[in-house]
Amino acid sequence: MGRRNDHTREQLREMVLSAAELLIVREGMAGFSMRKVARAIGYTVGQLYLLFKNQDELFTVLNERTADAIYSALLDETESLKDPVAAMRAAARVYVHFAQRHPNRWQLLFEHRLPAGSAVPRANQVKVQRLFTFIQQRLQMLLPDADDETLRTEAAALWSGVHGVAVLAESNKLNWSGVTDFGALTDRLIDAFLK
Amino acid sequence: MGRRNDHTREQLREMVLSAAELLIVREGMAGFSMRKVARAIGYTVGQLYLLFKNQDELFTVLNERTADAIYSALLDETESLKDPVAAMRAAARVYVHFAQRHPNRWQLLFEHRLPAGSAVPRANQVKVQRLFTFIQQRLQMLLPDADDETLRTEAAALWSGVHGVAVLAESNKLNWSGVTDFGALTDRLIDAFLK
DNA sequence: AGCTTAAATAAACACCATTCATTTAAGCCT
DNA sequence: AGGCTTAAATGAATGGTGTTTATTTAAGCT
Repeated sequence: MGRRNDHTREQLREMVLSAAELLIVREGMAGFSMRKVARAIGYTVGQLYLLFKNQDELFTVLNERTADAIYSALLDETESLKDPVAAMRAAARVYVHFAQRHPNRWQLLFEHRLPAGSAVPRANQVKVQRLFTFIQQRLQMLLPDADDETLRTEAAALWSGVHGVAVLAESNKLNWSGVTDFGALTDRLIDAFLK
Repeated sequence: MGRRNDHTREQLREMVLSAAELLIVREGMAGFSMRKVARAIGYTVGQLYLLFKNQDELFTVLNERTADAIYSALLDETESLKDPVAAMRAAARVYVHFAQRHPNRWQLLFEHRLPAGSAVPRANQVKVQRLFTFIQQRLQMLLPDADDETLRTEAAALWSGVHGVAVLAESNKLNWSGVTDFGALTDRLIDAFLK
C-alpha cells in the first residue's frame, strides 16, 4: 500500500494509544513491542514513528493518561465528602485500589525511566503532583495555622507512605506474612498522622 | 578456544556476578546485556548459560546480594542502639540512604519482575522480609501487650511508609516541590506511629 | 600417544527499536 | 480527463537483544 487516508493523523495517534494501552494492560512492559502495536492497528512499524518520536514518547503520553485516570477516580470518590479526613481516607484507598486493579499501567507510570539526560515533561510531572497536592490541601484544612514548610513535610511523609502501601499492594515484592487488607494500612497511616 | 580451565565453575559464577553487578551499577537495567557481561569477563555469551539458567536467574542472585547488603548496612548502623525507637529511626534512614546511593541495584531488586508463572524464590523473599521483621521486633519491644495481628498491621503500615519514602528518594517520579530531607520524612513517619 | 570428557565457542534463531529510500494514491491545477 | 505535487505508508535494512546447540578444543587419565 501507500497513501490511504483512512484516518486523520489525530485518529491514528488515538488508535495507536489505545492499542498500546490495551497491550500494556494485557502483557505489561515486558510483553510490549512497537511491532505488536502496529500489527494491532493494521499498519507497519514505520508509521508509528511518524506519529510518535519513539517508544519513550509513546509511553510518556500513556503515562499522562494513567495519571489522569487516577486523578479523576480520586475526584469521583471524594467530591461528595466535605470532611477532609474522610476525603484523605478515600483518596488513599482509591490510589491503592488503582495500583491493585491496574498493576501494568501503574508500573509503566512509576517504573518506566527515560534514557539518562532526557527529563520527564512538565505536563507529566504536574499530573502526578496533583495527587499530592490534593492531600496537602485537605491537610491545610485540618491545620490552618501550620506554616508552609511543615505542611509540605507532613503531606510528603503521609503521601509517600500511601504510595509505599500502593507499591506493596501491587507487587508482592514486600510480601510479608498475611497482610491483605491494604485499606486498613492506609487508614492506619492517616490516623497516625492525625494523632 | 575450547576448554581452558582457567577458573573453577564457582570462580566463574563469581566473575559473572561481579561483572553483572558492576554493569548494573554503571548502566542500570536498561543498559544491561548478557553479551556485555560476557565481554567484560572475556568469555562468550554461551558460557553464561552454562553457569546460569537465564538472565532472570542471574538477576535473582544479584537481588539476593542486594537484599543482603541492605540488611547488613542496617545491622551495622543499629547494633549499638539499645533504644528501639532510635534503632527504628536509624533503620529507616539506612534503607532510604541505600536507595539513594544505589538506585540501580535498588531498582533491580524492587522493579524487576519474573515472567508470569515463575515465583520469586523463597530465599529472596526471606531476605527482603528480614528488613520488615527487624521493625516488627522493635515495635514489639515498645508495645509488649499488643496482639500479633495489630503488631503486624502496625509494622506493615510503618515499613511500607518507609519504603514509599525510599521510592520517592530514589526516583524523582514523585518530585513534589522542594522536599529534599528524606531523613526528616522517615522520622516524621516513625513519630506519627509512636503517637 | 590415544581416548574420554568437560569447557568453551561460534553460529544460528527469532525477536527488538529505529531509520529512510521508495512506492503509492489523494487532491489540486490545467 | 490527465498530469503534477505531495503527504501517507511501506518494506527493507541496521545493529542490537536473549537463548540454544552442534561443534571444536584441550585437560587429564590410561
